[in-house]
Amino acid sequence: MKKIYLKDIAKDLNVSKTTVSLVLNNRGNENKISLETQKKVFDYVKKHDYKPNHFARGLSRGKSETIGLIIPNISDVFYARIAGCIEKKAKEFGFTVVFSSSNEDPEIERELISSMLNRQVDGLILASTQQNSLEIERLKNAEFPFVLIDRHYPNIDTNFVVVDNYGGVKKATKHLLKLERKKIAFISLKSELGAMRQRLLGFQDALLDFNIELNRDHIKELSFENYQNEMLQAIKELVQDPDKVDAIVFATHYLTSSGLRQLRCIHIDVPREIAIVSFDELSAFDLIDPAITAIIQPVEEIGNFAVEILLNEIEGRNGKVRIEKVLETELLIRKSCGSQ
Amino acid sequence: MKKIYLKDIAKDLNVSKTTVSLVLNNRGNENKISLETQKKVFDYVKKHDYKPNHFARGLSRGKSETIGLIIPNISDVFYARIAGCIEKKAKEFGFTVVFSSSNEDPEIERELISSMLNRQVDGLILASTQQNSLEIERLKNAEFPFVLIDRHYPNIDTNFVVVDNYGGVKKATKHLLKLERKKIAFISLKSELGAMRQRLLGFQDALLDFNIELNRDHIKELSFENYQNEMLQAIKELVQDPDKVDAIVFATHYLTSSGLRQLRCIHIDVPREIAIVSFDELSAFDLIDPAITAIIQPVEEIGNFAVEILLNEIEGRNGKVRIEKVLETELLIRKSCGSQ
DNA sequence: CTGAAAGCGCTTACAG
DNA sequence: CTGAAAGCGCTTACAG
Repeated sequence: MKKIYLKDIAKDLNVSKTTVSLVLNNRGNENKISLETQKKVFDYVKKHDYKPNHFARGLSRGKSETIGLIIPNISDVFYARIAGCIEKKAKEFGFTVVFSSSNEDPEIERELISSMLNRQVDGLILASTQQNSLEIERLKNAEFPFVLIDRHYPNIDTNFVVVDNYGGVKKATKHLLKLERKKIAFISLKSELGAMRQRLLGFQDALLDFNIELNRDHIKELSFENYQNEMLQAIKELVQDPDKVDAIVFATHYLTSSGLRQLRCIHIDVPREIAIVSFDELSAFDLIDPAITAIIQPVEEIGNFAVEILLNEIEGRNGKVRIEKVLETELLIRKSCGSQ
Repeated sequence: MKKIYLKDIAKDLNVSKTTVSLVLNNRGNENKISLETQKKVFDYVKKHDYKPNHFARGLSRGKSETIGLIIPNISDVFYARIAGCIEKKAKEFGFTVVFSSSNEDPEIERELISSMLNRQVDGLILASTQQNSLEIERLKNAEFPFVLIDRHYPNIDTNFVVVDNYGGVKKATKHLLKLERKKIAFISLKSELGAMRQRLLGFQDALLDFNIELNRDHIKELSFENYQNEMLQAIKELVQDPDKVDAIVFATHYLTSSGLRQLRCIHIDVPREIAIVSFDELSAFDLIDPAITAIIQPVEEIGNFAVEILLNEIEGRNGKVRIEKVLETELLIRKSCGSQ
């Protein structure tokens, strides 16, 4: 496994490094290098499994065929699936992806952006904490290629691929309303994330559309760090409320799981006493009794669009146009809302 | 966001690039650079948010503070969780991780290894397809730091962190046997993966220990690509078998989900008619009715050990010693096996 | 304590 | 068609 370098190839083949390099970068024809020489080079490279040193290449070209992916947390199934799609799609175009998790921490996110730039990634895909406007503005001003996914900055004009959170929850809430559930609660996270705001809005507007007055006590916002513990309290309050709720919309898949656990604990019959809907899916939701009605996000589309837009941007094919995608969710109706 | 380089700092501070570089690499004291100068440099760097060009640094040092992670599939929760742990642990030590998925394809895996080496990763963590002995031998002979996780090569002496697959399934099977289930089936993948072989062995030996004769028809090995469709057939056969089974051990979490779906389809009562155990956990397994008894893998430990061992190896702290970790699984008993 | 200079392994104008 | 040479932005012996 002796390392082999460009100069070795050149020497062995009696040509210059330039020639070898040109050939390997598929600029042989353009430089009128004889097909014979080209073949020699390619054969040699294949035989000895030569790969140019990535650092040297990157250093001299200022490019890396790498895209950076920054997400809140790779362990979360949702982001893991997106990462998988992005990786797959990127690979199709010969790009590698390096990922890092920000843990929803804006400080870490800033670090990561800077470190990725530093690693000379050609572009960035970012599921941002939404608390780094300055950085985003900078990237934009520097005309650095990037696309936001899952969360965007409404006040900054950028490429993004998000989901219609508002519409998704609205649709789901209306589904409940049509099933005669009138006292619907909404359990979400204490968070300024646009997605969370939008989901709440969707919830509220659905009620409005049905002329149902919003009961503030029926909106529970738990802390991200401690939602497991706060869930019990929240559920209890909802159940004991004089204006007893008959349905709950959960704003994320893990809130759904957690909430359902608590409902079970206190022996609430789902969906008879309380119907539930989950924003986002978990792979065993269909196996739970009752199977969970869920708002499904188009994970693959998010990943694929993000890569496509980014690569176009990198190659300058988007021009000055920003690409904004708002993808529709799908309401997958199962059993957890009961029926009429 | 104008780019700033070492030479800019040197010029602005009226020192040489050497000095700046030395200071930034924390070799200031060792080189007796005045604290004053050091402070100047650090302040400047902080203020201008300078980061050395990663490629240049890597090229001249031949190191990258990066570890490569190759796994079958980042979208699989199990590997996503491991990736999360590895990332977190690596970060503690100032290492970045770049990951890629092999899709269980040895060819792709080979590509990835080679491309990672090329990217000058300082070490590799590998959940291998187990079909690349040659590559592994090479890495070993080249004394390149790496550790295998989840799957290892029994015939090659390497660092590894795996789980006691044999023991895990044996324990689970015995649990069923003690609950008087005598006709136990095993549904696994058609695969040469050591982990799968070990799980099967564990199953067989548990039966042996209870003097129960193995019924070959009760072992179903589905193809990885098409298990969803083959599952229905397999389940039907098991149910219709004259020697009707009363329990099933599933070799992976997705087989469990898939199998349970089919059992439901044909209205089998779990656990009354058929008890089930899952190798590996899914986050909603406790919410399913009956909650699924599962063999739990110590995900965090796998990730943490892998990083620790690798970093020690990178810094040459392991000496010539191979570190082999076989971690115990835990049988999490829930409802899906019924009770006496 | 500090600086000039070589070197890491590529790519790429430029000259022939 | 091909080669010598500069340059990418660092690190690091070496000399002072």
